[in-house]
Amino acid sequence: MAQSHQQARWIAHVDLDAFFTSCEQRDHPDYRGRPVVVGALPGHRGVVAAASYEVRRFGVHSAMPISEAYRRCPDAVYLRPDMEKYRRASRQIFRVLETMTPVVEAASIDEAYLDISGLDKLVGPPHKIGTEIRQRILSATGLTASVGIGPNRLIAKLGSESCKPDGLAVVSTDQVLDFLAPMPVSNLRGLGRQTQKIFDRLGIETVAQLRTLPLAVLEQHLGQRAAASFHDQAFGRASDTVVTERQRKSISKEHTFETDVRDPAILHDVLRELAADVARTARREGLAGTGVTLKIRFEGFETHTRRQRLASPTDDERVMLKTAWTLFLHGDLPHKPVRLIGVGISGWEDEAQPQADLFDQPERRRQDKQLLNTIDSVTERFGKGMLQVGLSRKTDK
DNA sequence: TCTGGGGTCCTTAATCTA
DNA sequence: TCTGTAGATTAAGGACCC
Repeated sequence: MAQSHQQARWIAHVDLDAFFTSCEQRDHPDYRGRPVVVGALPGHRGVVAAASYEVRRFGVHSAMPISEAYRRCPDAVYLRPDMEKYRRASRQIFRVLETMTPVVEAASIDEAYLDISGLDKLVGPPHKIGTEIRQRILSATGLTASVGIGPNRLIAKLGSESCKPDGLAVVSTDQVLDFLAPMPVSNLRGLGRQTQKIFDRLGIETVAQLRTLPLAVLEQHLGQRAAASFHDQAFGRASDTVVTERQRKSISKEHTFETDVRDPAILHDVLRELAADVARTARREGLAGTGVTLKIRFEGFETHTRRQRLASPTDDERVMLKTAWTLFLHGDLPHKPVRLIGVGISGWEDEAQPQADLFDQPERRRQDKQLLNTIDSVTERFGKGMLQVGLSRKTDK
């Protein structure tokens, strides 16, 4: 497809096809050729995490409420995600990619950017490199991937999207404008429901139409930053830098209840498990943060966050729990049934030292006692008769 | 229709600081 | 020293992505 492979940079975007459901179909031959949904189970709260190509024909797609998916395709196989399995497959895939070039950036569990500039001398022209990547992934994992190759990340990404599933697209610099022109603007990065409404009002459907709009007009409607981003994208201008090491900026865990919860003891128990989870991840990754965030969603999907800065960085679940619980009690939040609760940590400092031995055993007991007293005070928020379970909780996890 | 979980980045408003 | 202001920082919410 590409004639001129002499351009300065070639970026490849590798994207596995319907990754979660493909892993399941690979491991369960009886699921092959059948509609498969990975996500929440029908009858529970949740959404579709991944939809196989067979179930997409029924209009089922990721992020769709599971109740809606079930209405559209009751005969599909519904599975809970097996993240450990997907992570294993992902590690295999990245090992394969690193046999091609060391310049590999993980964009998600099933997506990567590769800087393949200069690889033509070793492997051949871009389409040869793309074919090689796809073959190596297939033989190592039994999974198919789509690969887009272009002069920058945007074109590579749109290329892989355009040839899914199981395809290869190469777009050279001189083909970029024609490649983009007929695309709906909704293909561009950073365009969600809200921005789509604005483009609808402006009567902008395709990238070619977007190009005719002066930047100043775009700025009026979208703000400077977003306007510049869409303007650049319309002309195919984007970053061509592949970053191999990316430091994560936060760790968080959250939980949505099957039915909304008023009982503070239940909320506190769940928060403790989430904090323990966050702390485990932080310790495993050697991170300690000074910002604890509580996330809470009430009935009606009303969502709030509250953040507290700590004097020193922590990776200790007890500090996280205590801080998050204090935010819950004193964060000026509505007194409504809770749909979701979550906790996160962020704000790493260079060479942050976790607090050591802050909670020796007597101190721990004092803290727990204090916590139970605090829970008592919650009765005022939620009314009496809600704390029967609260006071007999065990204090260790 | 009824909306998960784990992230990142941007905008806005309030607050701090020079 | 006081005051007004501009820029930096922070917190919260929102949009978006996979």
